[in-house]
Amino acid sequence: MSEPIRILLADDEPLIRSGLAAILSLEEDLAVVGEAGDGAEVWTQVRKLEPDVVMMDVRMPRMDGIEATAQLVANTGRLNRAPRILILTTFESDDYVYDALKAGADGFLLKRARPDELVRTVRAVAAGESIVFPAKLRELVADRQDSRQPGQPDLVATAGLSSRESEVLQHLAHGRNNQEIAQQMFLGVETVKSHIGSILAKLGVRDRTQAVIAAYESGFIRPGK
Amino acid sequence: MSEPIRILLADDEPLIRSGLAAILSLEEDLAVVGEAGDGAEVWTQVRKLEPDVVMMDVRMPRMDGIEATAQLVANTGRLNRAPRILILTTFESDDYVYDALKAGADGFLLKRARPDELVRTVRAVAAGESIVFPAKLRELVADRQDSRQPGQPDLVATAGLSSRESEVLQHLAHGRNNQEIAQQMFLGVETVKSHIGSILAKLGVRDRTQAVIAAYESGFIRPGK
DNA sequence: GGCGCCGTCCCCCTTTCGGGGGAGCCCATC
DNA sequence: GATGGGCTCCCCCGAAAGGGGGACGGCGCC
Repeated sequence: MSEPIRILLADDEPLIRSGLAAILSLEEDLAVVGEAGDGAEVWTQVRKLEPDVVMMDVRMPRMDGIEATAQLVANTGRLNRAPRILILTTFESDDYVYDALKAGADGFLLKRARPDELVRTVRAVAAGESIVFPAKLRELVADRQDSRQPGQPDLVATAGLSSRESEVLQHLAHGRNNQEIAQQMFLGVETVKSHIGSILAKLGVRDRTQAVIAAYESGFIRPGK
Repeated sequence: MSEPIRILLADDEPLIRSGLAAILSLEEDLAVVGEAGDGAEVWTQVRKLEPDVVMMDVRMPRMDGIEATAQLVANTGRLNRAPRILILTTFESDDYVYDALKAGADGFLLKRARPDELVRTVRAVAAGESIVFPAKLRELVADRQDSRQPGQPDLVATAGLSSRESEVLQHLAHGRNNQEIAQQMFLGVETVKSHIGSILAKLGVRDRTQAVIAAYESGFIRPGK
């Protein structure tokens, strides 16, 4: 392994920063090189540290994560390398996913995500993958309503959802219950429950309703289809 | 010309229905496939017949055209194709128009319109055009976010929801369970359940997840807030 | 070959939901 | 003053959901 991935953490809550740092530092290939307490500090820190990944909360005093993202994107020309931007959200209170993506974020992450998910996402973003939804993929996802081709791999990497899982999520977003999903997918109810369990875990949510909300908020599905 | 445009008529006055049916049936490319005598019948008929266009009066017994529209929009996910909704009205009363658009109607028609106008409008709506107001206005209409004032009457007429009910729906849309809603609204869990029961009935949906979907699809809430 | 992930299905268990009643209070409209 | 709706709460009950565990074949990767 050559160089570790350099990470800048921005969150107004020191406890959160510490927690994230603790989790991230357990990985050899990840290094937290700096922290910022609000959005306004982000740019100065980025210019100084030139991190690979900036991980920041949407809600921060003085300048929120969206503005800070826009500011970063606007100023990438002044940097040697443009950092990748990962937005942290709690999703219940702040659903700025759309705006964040529009501003130029490369991915977003629920604060409740499991450590392994967190780490995986950071690596993926650093590697250039747009985890959550690059504008293009988002449309693809919205468009491929009837992708019932069994052979088709279905690239959706929403939040690390497998293809089967995102299929189930589609059904959830249509308001179907486990039995209906099972019938339509030709599966046992137990299997559906199993998939849903994985979905809930990966999305970091508690129940199917929250999963559907997450699907809407992330752009996985959109009103009016 | 391949398939005719399938039309469902909803009006409490049989004479009006017959009149409309007579006019519409003169056209080869239009077919009246069913009728409903009030708003409550609309959804069941739509589910059964899956028409291309639903033409309904604003004023109907049991459930008016606005509510019926909202119910339809709320449930489009359960259909193969979402029907287009055309509202019939006697006057150009602004508030109806406003409410109907908010509920998700696609066009308007005055009952005193000439037959050719009538037919033209049906074709246009079926073709996906938003006759009366462009789709954009619909989004503008949906712009009533901050209804956090307890005293505020809250204009939301989404589906005939009372103010308390739409409050609860807001909570649902945030992924909260009954207990959490009860705590935050200072109510007993039973009361919350009672409200939710009413919400489900009025929206014509089965469970909270479908209610949340309805909220998104009707514009009651929107991604990114 | 082993490891890990995926996909399928099974068990048991508790909690949550939602439907069915009903009741009392307030306030409007008729 | 009756009727109706909204809001509050109560009961019981069955169904659905979700967490926990485990099992097994397949596939890809090292």
